[in-house]
Amino acid sequence: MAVRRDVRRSLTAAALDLFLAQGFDETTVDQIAEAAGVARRTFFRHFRVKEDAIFPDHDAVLREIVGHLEAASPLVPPLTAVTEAALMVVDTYATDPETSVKRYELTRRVPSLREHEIGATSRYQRAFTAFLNERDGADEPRRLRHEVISAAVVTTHNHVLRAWLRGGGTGDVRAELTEALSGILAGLQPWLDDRDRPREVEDDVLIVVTRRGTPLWKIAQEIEAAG
Amino acid sequence: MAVRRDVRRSLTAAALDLFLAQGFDETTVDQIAEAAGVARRTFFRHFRVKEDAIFPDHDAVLREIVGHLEAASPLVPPLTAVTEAALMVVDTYATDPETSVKRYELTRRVPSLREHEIGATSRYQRAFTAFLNERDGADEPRRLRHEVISAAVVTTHNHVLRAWLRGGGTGDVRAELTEALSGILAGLQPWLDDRDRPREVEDDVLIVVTRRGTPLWKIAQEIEAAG
DNA sequence: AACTATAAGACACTGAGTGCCACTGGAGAA
DNA sequence: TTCTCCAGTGGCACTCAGTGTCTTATAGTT
Repeated sequence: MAVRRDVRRSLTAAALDLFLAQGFDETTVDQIAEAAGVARRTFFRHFRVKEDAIFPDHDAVLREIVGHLEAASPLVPPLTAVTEAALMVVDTYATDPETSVKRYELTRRVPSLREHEIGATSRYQRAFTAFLNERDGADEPRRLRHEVISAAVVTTHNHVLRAWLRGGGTGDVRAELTEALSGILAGLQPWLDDRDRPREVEDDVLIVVTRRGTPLWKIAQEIEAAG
Repeated sequence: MAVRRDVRRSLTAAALDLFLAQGFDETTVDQIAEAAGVARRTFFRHFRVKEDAIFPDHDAVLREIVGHLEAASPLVPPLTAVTEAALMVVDTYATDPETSVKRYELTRRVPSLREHEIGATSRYQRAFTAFLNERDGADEPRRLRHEVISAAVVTTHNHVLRAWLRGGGTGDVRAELTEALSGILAGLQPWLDDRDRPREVEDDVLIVVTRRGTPLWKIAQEIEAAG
């Protein structure tokens, strides 16, 4: 198990260095495998395609995120859960800033790698949309809005992440993303809910009027807003 | 010139039929070329990669769209120009519904084709963002918002397009997209502008107070709203 | 120590994509 | 008409990504 990780890591390191030194297209999988001291076939046991070599294990992260979303309490507002999921993604990059910065340099230059990363982020986006459809209703005006919200979250994630990477990977991305997302989602939440201003509240008595079947998190949110 | 188009079209037709009949991975470029009556080498003179065979010429469409955006009058609100650009994209699909529906069937099933299409749409998105940054200012709070707006437009485009394709390509996509976009952008425009309600106007006298350097389209919009 | 599962090596094979050179048919100039 | 030019094409040959399959090594288990 420990060995497995080591092989994978050394393959990633070798690929990163070689790609940066001599270019992506100019580097063969043979060279990467040789530099890592393994057989060529072993490379393809760890990575489906050549591009995968320098990326974090997006499949694993995606599974983790789907798990987190599905495990989220119905009392948690869906947008909060999605925000947390986005933070989980950015954490993947933040744990190894140096590698992330190198990778960013490459994805900027190599179209093939850029496409690959876009594909990965679009899978996160789909997961967010599926979650929102499940928790917030899948009727037609909403499906589109959920897609837009998911796209906004992923876009914001990418924007903040790229700025951080351009800055050399210093500073607290997590905090920056938290702030950016709260700004974006605060602007978008009312639009999502079709109510432009929160209901006014009087005195100390709180009367909740709602329909049967209204999601619990929505009622919870309403009550919190009233307090 | 006419011959060139014919070869390209017959390659596309052959690829579409073969992919649908026996699968993308199971079809070789040799088979496509043979079915179209040309040499294998000729295929790669028309398409960079195998995936390109069934897609419209996104490079050409992208050039057209960038041209349209850059040629747009500064008096036109940027979001209107972007809406028009999105309509141009959807027109590409609407001109040949049958082919579009077949292609959609394939992109749903073949991951490789899906990735390819996502890459194409992301290029449109980038073009929109670049245009908004140029016309509406590229200061930091805005850059992010422009990215989010572009993502929203592309997402809406894809949503409406896919619904249309699932319905067999019947009906007026253009009209549907126009409506959906106006709905989405109407909700997002105030958020983009940081003003939540239009200024109130009195009587017949219109006094415009603005800063030097305010984009003309913004002033025009304000005046129109006041009329 | 024997057993088993899992990772890794070895090797052959298919097929995508590229470079290069030769060919052809049609448009335009002499 | 004849010559010239050239964009589009055909035909190889070649590299290399990715896969199937069988064999070997190693680590953990009993």
